[in-house]
Amino acid sequence: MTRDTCPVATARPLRRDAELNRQKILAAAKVVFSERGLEATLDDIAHYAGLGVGTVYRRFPSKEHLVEALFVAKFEEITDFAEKALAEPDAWEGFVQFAWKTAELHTADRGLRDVMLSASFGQDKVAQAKEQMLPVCRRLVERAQASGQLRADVSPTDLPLLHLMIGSVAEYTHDVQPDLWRRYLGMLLDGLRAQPGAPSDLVCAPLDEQTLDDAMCNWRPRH
Amino acid sequence: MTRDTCPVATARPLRRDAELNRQKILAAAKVVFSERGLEATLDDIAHYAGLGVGTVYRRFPSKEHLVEALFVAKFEEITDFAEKALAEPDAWEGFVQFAWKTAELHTADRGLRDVMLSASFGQDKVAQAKEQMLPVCRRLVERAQASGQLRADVSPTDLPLLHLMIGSVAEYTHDVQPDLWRRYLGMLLDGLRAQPGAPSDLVCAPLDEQTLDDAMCNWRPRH
DNA sequence: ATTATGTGGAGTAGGTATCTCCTCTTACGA
DNA sequence: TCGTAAGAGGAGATACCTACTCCACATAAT
Repeated sequence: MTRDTCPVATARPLRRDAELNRQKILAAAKVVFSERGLEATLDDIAHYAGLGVGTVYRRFPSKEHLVEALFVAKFEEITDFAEKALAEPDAWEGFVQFAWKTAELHTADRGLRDVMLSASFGQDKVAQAKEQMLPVCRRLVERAQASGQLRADVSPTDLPLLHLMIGSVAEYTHDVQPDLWRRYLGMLLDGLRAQPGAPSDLVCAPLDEQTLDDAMCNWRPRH
Repeated sequence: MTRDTCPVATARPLRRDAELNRQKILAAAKVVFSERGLEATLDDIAHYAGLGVGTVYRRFPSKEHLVEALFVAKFEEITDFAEKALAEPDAWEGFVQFAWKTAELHTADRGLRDVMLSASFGQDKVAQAKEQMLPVCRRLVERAQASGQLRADVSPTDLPLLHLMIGSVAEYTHDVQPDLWRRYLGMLLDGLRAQPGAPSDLVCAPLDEQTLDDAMCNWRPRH
C-alpha cells in the first residue's frame, strides 16, 4: 500500500500527478479485485480508476505487482488478528472468533479468496506473508484442542478448505442473500466442536501441508 | 439416453451408422461433461468421440439438447434414490444415506454440479425432472426432524448449498486427494445432527425456495 | 445403380485479454 | 516564462478462444 515496491535504491520520486494516479490505481484495484476477483484485467482497473491502460501498465507491469502491493498488508492484518485471538483467555472462543473474522474477510473479497487458495499469485512477498500465518493458526487450533473444546481430529489445514466452502456459498448467494454463508459456517463450527457423546469420525484424513500446497498450485481462480 | 428427443411424430429412423454415431456422441458427452463440466464445447465432445464437429451439431443443435438427453435420466435416478432413502426404517439413517449418495454423484460429475446449481440449462425437461426431486427431499428432511435426530432449523433448501460446498472441495482437491470431500461432509452432518445439549442457533435463516431459484438463475458455471 | 442421408473439418465470424507505441500533455526546475 | 523530462491516453497489433456453417465427399438403403 505504501510506496516501497523497490525497497533499496528507490529510483526517483514520482512526479506529483503520477503519484496521485498510482494511488488511484491501488484504490481501484482494491475495489475491482474484491468484486470480480483476480480474473479482472488491468484494463478493467484502469477504466474503473478513470485512467488510460498505458498508465496502469507503466506503473504495474503485471497483475502480480498489483496483487503484491495490495495483499501483503492484508495477510499481515490477518496474522495480527490470529495473534489477538490467541490472546483470548478462552481457547474455543479465540478459535471461533478467528474463524468468523477470516470468513468475513474472505466472503467480502473475491480477490482475497483467489490469492488465499492459489499458489500462483505473487510468488515472492505474498507467499511469504501467507506462510507467516501458518504457525499462528496451528497454535490456535492446538490450543483449542488442548482445552478439549475443539475435536481432536481437526487439522490446521482444514482452515483453507473451510474458507473455500464458505467462500463458494458467499459467491453463489451474493446477489440474493449475501449473509447466508454465516448459516453454514455456524453449521461447520457445530461440527467441529468436541461433543459429549463420541462424534462419528471424520471418514477421511485431513490434507497434509505438502498436499494442500499441491492443490493450491493446481488451482486457478475460475476460468 | 434413449432415442426419444421428440416424443411425438418421430420423423424417421436414423440411418444405422448415424444412430451409432449418436450413441458415441452421448457416451463422449457423458465423460467430457463429467470431467470438465458444462463449459466443455461441442467441439471438445466431437473430438473425444472421434467424430467431426459437424456431425455433433447436426444431431444436437445446441449444448442444451445434449444436456437434456443426458441429465433427465440422472435426475430421475436421484429421485428414485430419495424414495428408497425414505423407505429406510431409521429416519436419520435415510437422510444420511441420501446425503452421502448424492454427494458422491455430485463430486464425481462436474456436469451434474453445473446443472444442479444453475437454472439456465435445459429449461424444459431438465427443470421438470429437477422439480420432481423437491417434494421427496422435503419429506426426507421433515421425517428426520420429526424423529428428533435432525436439528429442527434445517431446511430442504440447505441441500443444494451443502452440495455446492462439498462440490467445491471435490474440485479443489480432485488431483491430489479426490476423497477429501468426505471429511467435510462428515463435519457438516455432525453439525446437522440434533445435539443433546442445545446447539447454537444457525445465525442466519435458510434460503426460501424462491430466493434459491434466483441464485440459480444468476449463477453460471465458472466463467 | 441411384439417391437420400450422413460425414469431416477447414473456414468464417465474433469475442476477449494482454501489452505496445506514438502523439499529445503536464509538472517542475532554471 | 520557458524548455524539457516525465507522464497520459487509448487505438491497435497480436494472439488467443468459441460457436457454428458449408460443401465436397462417403455410405447405407432400396
